[in-house]
Amino acid sequence: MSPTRSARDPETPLREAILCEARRLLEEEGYAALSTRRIAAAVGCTATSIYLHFKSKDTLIYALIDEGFHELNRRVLRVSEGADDPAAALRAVARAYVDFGLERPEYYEIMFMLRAEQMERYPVDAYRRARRSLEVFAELTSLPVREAARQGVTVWSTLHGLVSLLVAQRIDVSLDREALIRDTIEAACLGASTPFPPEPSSR
Amino acid sequence: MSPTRSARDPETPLREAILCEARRLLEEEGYAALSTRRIAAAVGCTATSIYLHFKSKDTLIYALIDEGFHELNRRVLRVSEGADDPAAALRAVARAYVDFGLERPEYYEIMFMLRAEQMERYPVDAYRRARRSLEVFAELTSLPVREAARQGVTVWSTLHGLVSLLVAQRIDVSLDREALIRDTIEAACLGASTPFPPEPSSR
DNA sequence: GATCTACAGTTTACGCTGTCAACCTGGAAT
DNA sequence: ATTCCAGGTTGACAGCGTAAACTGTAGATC
Repeated sequence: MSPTRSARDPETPLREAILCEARRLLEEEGYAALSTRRIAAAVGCTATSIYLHFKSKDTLIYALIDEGFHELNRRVLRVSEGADDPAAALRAVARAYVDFGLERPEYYEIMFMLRAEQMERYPVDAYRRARRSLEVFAELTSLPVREAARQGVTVWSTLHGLVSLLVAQRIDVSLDREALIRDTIEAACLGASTPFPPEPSSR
Repeated sequence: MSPTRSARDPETPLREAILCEARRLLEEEGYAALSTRRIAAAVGCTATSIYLHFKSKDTLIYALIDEGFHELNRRVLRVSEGADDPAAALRAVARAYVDFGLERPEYYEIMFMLRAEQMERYPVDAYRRARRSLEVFAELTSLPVREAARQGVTVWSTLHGLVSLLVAQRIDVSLDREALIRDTIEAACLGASTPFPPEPSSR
């Protein structure tokens, strides 16, 4: 039986080759090196051919972002399942998040560090779905649902701050990197376990 | 007496006009809109004339980054001096930092969110000098010097995580923004006041 | 006063970018 | 046999940073 591929089948060979080369370029030479012409030259087609398979360059990057989230989700869910108690799980998840960012800085950059102008057309719900693993930060706090969402974001943003400053090389290299990571993870987890941050009485 | 201006005098009128227009473009249309040709068109010179006053486009941006740090330093040092005790000062400084980022997102972006490839030629010590206000995070922790530096960075990175995610519009808008800011500042300050994070005994 | 020099600006050009419109081409469906 | 069309190509456009060569002008020197 012939493979009844529709025209929109995302598994078209050229499409796959383009994605593959884009991935290689991102990983080996960074986001700045990702140009349609470079990709085209490497896969042996013209730059405009890319637009037969991706609506725009941004759309192509979104595909890479999705791949990044797949890996992040995989890592995070794995360690969160293997942990004994919620506190240990939160610590492990935090570590997995940081490790992902440091081991895959180029993915981390396009996933979390690009300004929104360029992201605008990324379908919001798709992004929410992609970021699924970020929700475990909320789930692992010991708080009622409403506060948990906020607390989860607080934990996430703490870790993101560390990772993005490291990735962007803004942190003094003379500092003990591993200790810094440990401290920050501790700080993030500490915040998540203090049930009710004192609300400012009135103001 | 004629103003004995050397050729390298940074106060040359065109140079000032270029900087002024660059500032306007950054503030009103964002970093992406900053192009030598647009600046040149607005000030009535050619794009290449900019290179008579700035070594490169990056150098021009560094000048804007310096301006951003001037304002951040001003804000931070002001509130840190007006506070009663170190704990209150830390809280106030944290708030000032966050407010700066949210009120001046375009400056915040070029100061802290640009990847390092483009920053490489920014003289390291100049950057360190510019970031002077970040050191108050370390000074306001109740720790011996060695740990203080690390703890200061931890506080900073926590705040930076929040600000950069807000600036990049990565945070669910349904969350109570003000509460999130409060939570994160609390978490950052809490971390700074717990003297000795338990070192992992051995490993 | 004529000449040299230094500087501030321009013109032109190069190679790069994302993307669009028009064209071509081989194979399947009618 | 003819038509249709998905999937490619060519060529172009407007924009980018920036290097090289040129021009005009003000000041100092002979």
